[in-house]
Amino acid sequence: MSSPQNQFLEYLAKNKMAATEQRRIVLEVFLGTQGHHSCEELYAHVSKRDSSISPATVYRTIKLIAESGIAESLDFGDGITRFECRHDREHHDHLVCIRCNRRIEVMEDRIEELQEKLACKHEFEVHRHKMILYGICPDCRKQ
Amino acid sequence: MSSPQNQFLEYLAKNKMAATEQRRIVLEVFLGTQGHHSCEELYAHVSKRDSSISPATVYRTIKLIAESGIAESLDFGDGITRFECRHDREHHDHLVCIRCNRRIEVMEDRIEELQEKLACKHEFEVHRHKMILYGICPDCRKQ
DNA sequence: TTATCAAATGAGAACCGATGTCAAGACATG
DNA sequence: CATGTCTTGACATCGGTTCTCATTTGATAA
Repeated sequence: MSSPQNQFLEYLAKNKMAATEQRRIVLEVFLGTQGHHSCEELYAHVSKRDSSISPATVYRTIKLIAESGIAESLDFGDGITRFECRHDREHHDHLVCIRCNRRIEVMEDRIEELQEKLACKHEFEVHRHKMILYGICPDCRKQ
Repeated sequence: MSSPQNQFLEYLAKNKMAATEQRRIVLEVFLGTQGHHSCEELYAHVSKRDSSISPATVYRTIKLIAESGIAESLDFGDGITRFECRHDREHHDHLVCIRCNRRIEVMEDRIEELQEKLACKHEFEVHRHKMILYGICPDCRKQ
């Protein structure tokens, strides 16, 4: 599999979109982060690298990065869309602590299988899914 | 189990909140609906019964109804919060068609069990969860 | 009942993440 | 290079939801 940079360039070329300096910078900054980040956070990081890049461009570009398959958008239900890197990573779901907001990534193949079966039973063709378990994390339970 | 009306009144009393005419009407209207409804839709129905009730009151009241355990808030990721009746109903998850927006309710005990186990493994105390499968429904697949 | 006061309401402003608009500037192709 | 389209930055706008605050209402005590 090619590097995320090349994957993005290929996506842009395929859709006849320009490989601008701003898009390169936003992608680099995004790849340099870990975990789940909002556009606002991403914009803060991008600004450090090039303060002339506008928030709108960050919003526009991260969407492209998601469409190209490099990022995945996440919705934890607090009204903020976050993005995480998908490149060379397994699919996973999330546990979210409703006290401290900590988010843990989890994976359970048997759940994925059952989801597929469930959809099949209803003749649904699943494109993606979202599973979030909200609760209290170990640290907060001790308090 | 008491009626939802009484359950709501008990909830209000316990929290030293007034049982106003507006709250009674919003609850009645909500109980008279089926499926998943946004505050805007609910407000439209409420208005027919009493046009002097404001949107803000509907927003405020449906939140109380959810906190009292009678309603559950749903987030399908389109920026609109919807509510469905929880009173005397089993928990269920949703299949959402990304073409026609049709939403199907589904239930799979084994997934619920696995979710519980998964949380347990991470010492998480789960309060609620959200599982939505996005895809194409049977009708849209035929087209 | 009536008086009292905290709580709830209606109206409309404010909020905020996100998107739209548009003139100016940058990129790819010939 | 020159051309024409795409992209950008700046800023306005959007839409669901929440906030503010003066007015009204409900719950409690007298």
